[in-house]
Amino acid sequence: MSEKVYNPRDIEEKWYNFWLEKNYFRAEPKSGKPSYCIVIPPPNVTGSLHIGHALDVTLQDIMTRWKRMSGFNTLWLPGTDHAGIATQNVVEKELKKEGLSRHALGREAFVKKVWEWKEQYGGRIIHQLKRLGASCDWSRERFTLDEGLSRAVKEVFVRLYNEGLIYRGDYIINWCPRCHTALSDLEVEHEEKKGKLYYIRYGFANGNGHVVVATTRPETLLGDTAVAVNPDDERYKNIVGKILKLPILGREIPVISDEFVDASFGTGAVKVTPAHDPNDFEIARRHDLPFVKIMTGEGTMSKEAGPYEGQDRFKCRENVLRDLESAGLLVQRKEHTLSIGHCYRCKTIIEPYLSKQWFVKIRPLAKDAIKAVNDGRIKIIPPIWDSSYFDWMKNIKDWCISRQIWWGHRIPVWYCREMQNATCRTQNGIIVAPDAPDVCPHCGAGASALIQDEDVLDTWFSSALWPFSTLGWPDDTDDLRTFYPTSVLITGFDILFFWVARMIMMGLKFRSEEPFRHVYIHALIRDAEGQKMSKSKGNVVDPLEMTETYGTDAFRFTLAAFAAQGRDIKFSINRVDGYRNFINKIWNASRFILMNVREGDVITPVEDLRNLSLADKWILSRLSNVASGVNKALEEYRFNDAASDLYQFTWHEFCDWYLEMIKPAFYGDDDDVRRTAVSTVIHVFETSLALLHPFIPFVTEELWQNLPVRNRPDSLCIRRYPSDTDGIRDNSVEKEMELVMDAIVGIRNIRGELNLPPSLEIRAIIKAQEETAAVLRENISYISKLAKADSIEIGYDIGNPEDAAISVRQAMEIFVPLKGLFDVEVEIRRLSREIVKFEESLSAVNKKLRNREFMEKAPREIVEENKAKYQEFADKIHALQGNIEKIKKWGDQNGQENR
RNA sequence: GGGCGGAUAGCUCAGUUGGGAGAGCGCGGCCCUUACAAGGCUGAGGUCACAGGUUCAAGCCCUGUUCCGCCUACCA
Repeated sequence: MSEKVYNPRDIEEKWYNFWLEKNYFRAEPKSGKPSYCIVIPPPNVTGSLHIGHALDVTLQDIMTRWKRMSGFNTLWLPGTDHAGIATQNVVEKELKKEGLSRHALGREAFVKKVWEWKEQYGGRIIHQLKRLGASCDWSRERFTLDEGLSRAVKEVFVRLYNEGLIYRGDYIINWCPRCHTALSDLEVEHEEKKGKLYYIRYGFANGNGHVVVATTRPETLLGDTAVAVNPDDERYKNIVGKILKLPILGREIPVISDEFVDASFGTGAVKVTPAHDPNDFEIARRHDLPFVKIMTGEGTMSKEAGPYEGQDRFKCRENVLRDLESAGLLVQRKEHTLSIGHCYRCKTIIEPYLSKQWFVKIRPLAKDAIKAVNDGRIKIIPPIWDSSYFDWMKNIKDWCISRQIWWGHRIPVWYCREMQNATCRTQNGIIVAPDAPDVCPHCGAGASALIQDEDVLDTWFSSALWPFSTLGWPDDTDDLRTFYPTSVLITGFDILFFWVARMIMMGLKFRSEEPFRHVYIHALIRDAEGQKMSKSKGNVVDPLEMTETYGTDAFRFTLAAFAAQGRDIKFSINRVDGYRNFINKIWNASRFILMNVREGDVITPVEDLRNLSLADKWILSRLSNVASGVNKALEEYRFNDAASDLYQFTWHEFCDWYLEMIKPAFYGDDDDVRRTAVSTVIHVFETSLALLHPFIPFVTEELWQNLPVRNRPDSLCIRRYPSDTDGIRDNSVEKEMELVMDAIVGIRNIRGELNLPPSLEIRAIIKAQEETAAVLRENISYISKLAKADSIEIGYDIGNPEDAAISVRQAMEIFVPLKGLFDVEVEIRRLSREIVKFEESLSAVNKKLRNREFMEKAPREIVEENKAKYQEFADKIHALQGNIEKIKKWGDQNGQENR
């Protein structure tokens, strides 16, 4: 006999290997079956699995397993992302430990080193996905730097360039002085901080008077090339065109007027630093001002900063302030909140920085992407995210795609140093081609004159192609034809813009078809206090630790149960605890069933069974209902509803009621009855395991394999997914069963309330209308067994004893005679409380019925319903009061006091 | 500055076209009943944030307020 407690450890590994050996996760490139495809959001190759991945992967696996079982040709395509900056940072850190740097190593050797690192550690996250039970087609695993995907990247770059959608130019970009690279706008995280607004006096060159400007970044005055005021600002009208002397450096700069300036902010005069601020950059272009770069790529001050050269940018700020102060030019410091950009990889404060970069002209691409969602060709679920998506798409700005790092897709651009003719010169010597050219296509200069661009592409540029590059594009492959567009993309909202939006743009552009039909956006997982999980806060929940402690199935079920749409998830360990118990419950249900199957028992298909008991028919009906509910919930991505339906059904209906109800059949003498129960319970349990399998694959496979069922596939993961036809839905059976259950609960109620131990045999008298009474009489053995009542009387015209506790139910009144076994006073108090409750309900209903408008305007069935309720409550109150009178009388006669 | 979401039992949260408020955990009571004490049975506990409005009827629809959270932005 198996253990009393489920032990996941060996079982999980055993079945995962079994599934892999049998190739169940392998998709067919061509198939008569309908296709179902999910591409995984590729985790960073440097990363290790965090709880967000675990949720993501669990939901994808549920969908994939469900569709696979439902007869689809299913592909869940896994892979990893090369994560340019993050990975390079990791390897650089390693080098530092050895006292090396990437520059010391040189580009080629460094990149080789990263590949080595990737080969050695990059598999970790993939391994972790397997631990979670992910049913990915591992034969199709991809990496964004694979040869094929790199070809896709080059192809896309070249085509976009040729269409004029990629350009190169000098602009202000977000620069991370620590990672030493440009970043896109999205890669900057803004944080509100309390800072200061400094008011600084700029004197006129002629020595007469001054202008005060306000700034949050005083050190940038070293790069000022003008002061701007609003053209309509009366205060400053007469100084436009005059020359100021820059504090400290003494350079002369003009006062200009520009619409951009907000007269109501600060002093209404703004210093203009074209090389270090995006707005100032625009102003400078309008007014043809010079650009002075006062900083280096390391975030230290350049030669242009004069006496501050070589200082760190923040140190320089202090020094500039001190010098202004001592020169009497610092007029005021004012509290001011401002938002500061930080690098999303290393949290360093971003520097707006003028440099030459590559950009994607994005608006033409965004236009189609907006349309695709507008037209419903792509459905975002939950639709609450539509507005964010549209908002971002409509205000989108060009995408800076060049990165000054070494790990990534090298930009497929070469520069001709010779530029031997006019054509070459008008092209600025730029050659864009998928592969290194032998000669300059413009002027014919030799290969030695051609130098490849040093930069690599934004990692998200390659991820944007993921849904088709992984399927073989730019080649026209079977996979591409079979699985593109993919079915659904499942991911968190944090990469909606980074990734989802860009995949839509690229998919539409290069495949002329949306990359996926649905986008399911799940919530972010926070800790139990609602804080974002982060290593620095130390509040991370490690998914692998969860699987170790509770088993993968329990953990997965928890995640699914938490995955309600549209709200953040506060993760609490004790929920996992609860679902671990659930898994254990299923385990023990299986033990119970198997221990009651006898050698030689033939499992008969349900449809061939005669003489099904009420309990059998009921559980089959419930099974049918739950199967239908789960399918519907999954269809709509309501994972939590599916999970809670299954939980409720399995534990409370199947285990608590059904298994208890068939015990008499199991232990009784009638073998026909016993075998009918055995066949039914196995059918229902087998079907339940199938329903549960996408959520908790390991334990279900284990238990399923142990069931004595013939003529079935080799694995639960390829069994047909149950539908409502697996049971026999019968509403009248469910109604009858409800009556029986209500009778049992009523008697248990009395037991519980009066603290009567189970060992005490009791008698019950049930008063009900004949229709109900007939049902109860027919099923009296269930009531007797489950309520532990050795004798039960059922009827309408039966006298109820004076010494009885009462439970008033929907369709019956139950009396339990208790000569002297209860405290009259306690029972009267209990009944009085009940009466109060019913009286409240009664008066609420009564209020409606006495309202003429309600009677006239409410739908007829609602009115009837309320009339019936009124009667019901009134009857209940009457019965309860009647019983109070009776036990009072009994108490008086028997010397028990009541006050 | 703009936008979005949340406020329901002690805790974490469901509540799908507006008709008698639910679950899990926790808590109280009774039970080691031969599948399971990671269990069984049973119970207590809620002016659904606040103020208005629409409606015969509001947790649900509308308006405003307060408090949280998030996204986004060229306020120097």
